[in-house]
Amino acid sequence: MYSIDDFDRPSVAADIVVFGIDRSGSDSKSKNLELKILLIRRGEEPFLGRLSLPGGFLRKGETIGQTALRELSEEAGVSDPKLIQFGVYSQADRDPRGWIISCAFLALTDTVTLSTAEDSDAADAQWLSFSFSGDHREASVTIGQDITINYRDGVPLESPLAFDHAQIIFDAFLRLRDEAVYHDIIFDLMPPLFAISDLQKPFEAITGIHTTPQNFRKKISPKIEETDLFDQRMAHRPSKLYKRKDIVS
Amino acid sequence: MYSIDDFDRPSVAADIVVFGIDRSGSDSKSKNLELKILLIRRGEEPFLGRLSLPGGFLRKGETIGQTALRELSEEAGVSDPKLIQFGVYSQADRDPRGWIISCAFLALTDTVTLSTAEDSDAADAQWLSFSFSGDHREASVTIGQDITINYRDGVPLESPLAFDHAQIIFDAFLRLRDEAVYHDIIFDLMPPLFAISDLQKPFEAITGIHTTPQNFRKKISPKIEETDLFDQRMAHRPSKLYKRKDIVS
DNA sequence: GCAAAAGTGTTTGCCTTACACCCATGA
DNA sequence: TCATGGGTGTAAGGCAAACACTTTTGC
Repeated sequence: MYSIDDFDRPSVAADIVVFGIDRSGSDSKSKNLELKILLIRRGEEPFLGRLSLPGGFLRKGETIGQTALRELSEEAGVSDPKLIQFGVYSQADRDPRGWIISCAFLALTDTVTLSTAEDSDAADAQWLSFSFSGDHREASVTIGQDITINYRDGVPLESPLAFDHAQIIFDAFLRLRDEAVYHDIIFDLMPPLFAISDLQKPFEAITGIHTTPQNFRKKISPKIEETDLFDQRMAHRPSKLYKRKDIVS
Repeated sequence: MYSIDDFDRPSVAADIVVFGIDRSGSDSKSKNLELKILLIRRGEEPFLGRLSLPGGFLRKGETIGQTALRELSEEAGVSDPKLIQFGVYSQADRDPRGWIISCAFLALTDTVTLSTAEDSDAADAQWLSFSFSGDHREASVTIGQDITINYRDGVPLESPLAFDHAQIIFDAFLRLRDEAVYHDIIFDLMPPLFAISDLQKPFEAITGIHTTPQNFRKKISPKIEETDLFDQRMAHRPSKLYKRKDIVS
């Protein structure tokens, strides 16, 4: 019969790849609508000073999903994200501190504002622009102003980030793209009310699928409902605000 | 600084939901082409005598994927399956033996024959017919002759299987269906050479998408290459054997 | 008025669906 | 010869891409 002590046990962590859309404007007349990723500058060894994914250790009594939510709240002030578990990273040598396996999550949030700077835990968290190009064979990811990571067959050729996080981020983006193409996950990056045009730029950045605004409108129309509210203060005709349609049947 | 002993550590297991296609014939003139799932009759407590998923514990030095492959080989003689990690189950009370979390895998194999009965570890493994009906709101799964599990909003209403395996199987099938609809994973359930008609029945059983043989042929033609071999000994015109096309670009 | 983006409608072309028809084998 | 499934071709219909055109705001 199995005894709990028959096997060595690893530490188990959750690492979270958080994406959001920067909806702030460079001025009051425009919006950035850039895809952003949340990273944290490490304040301790190993990988002191490197950028890393938010994450932390599973505690007794919580599920690994609760670990992810707790760490996101503590480290970055992110609340109520959509969470998708997409991988487990368990290479024996992935963490120099010892035997630590990681459950990786994709998290989507509609707010990219960081909580107040006084929140010490979140002090080193930052939203950085994210872009992906290439295909599975040969791809590259650009993060913020300075970081570019090249991938060959899905494996990073260099790792400016901590641990195996360059790998995790790649896998996360492929999953995000899949979910955006096939499962309308784009809505989980949006606030409850949004303009149609605010959907399109993020959708294109994620999926690489480009179309005209008119045809994009037709494609998503069945999935949204209009409201009687408007997005004002733009230098052109105001756009109606829409919300996601509850039942797609 | 983190120390390996700062946190309690769970035992980590892999559980694998193995699907295969029964390609044996009731006689030499027909094929069953049924979707099957591999389950194991438990020989010990807890859940003695219940059916359960194959699986086992992560050992130091191996990845969780290697755990899955090793257990499949040991417990069921399944080799070289396609493996997809799709979930982590970590509810504190999911295993009466203690704190054990499970990484769940979907595994697809092209052979549903069990290894020799002398292989003692595999003695209680069995391939059972599997069928799914309903939608995400209200679904049911039938396994073998006797077992039916009903689900409401993706949660099992009753659990004739061990542990939370009824839940894991549900989630696995949804992932399988997704992969079949969007990513041609049907080919991972096939031997290297196959007839087109052998693809269709399994595809329909998994996806619920029905079409005529002629149109099915057209849909998958771009993804396969014909060979100069034939599937003989049927009571009708022999079918060409095809293989999967390497590059889809 | 002009620029710019919101929003509507129409035309075109492609791709899927339905189905008629022929082929090759075993019995 | 018949039954059965393998395999080819075509016509019809529906959906999506392209784009012309109108609307509504700020400047």
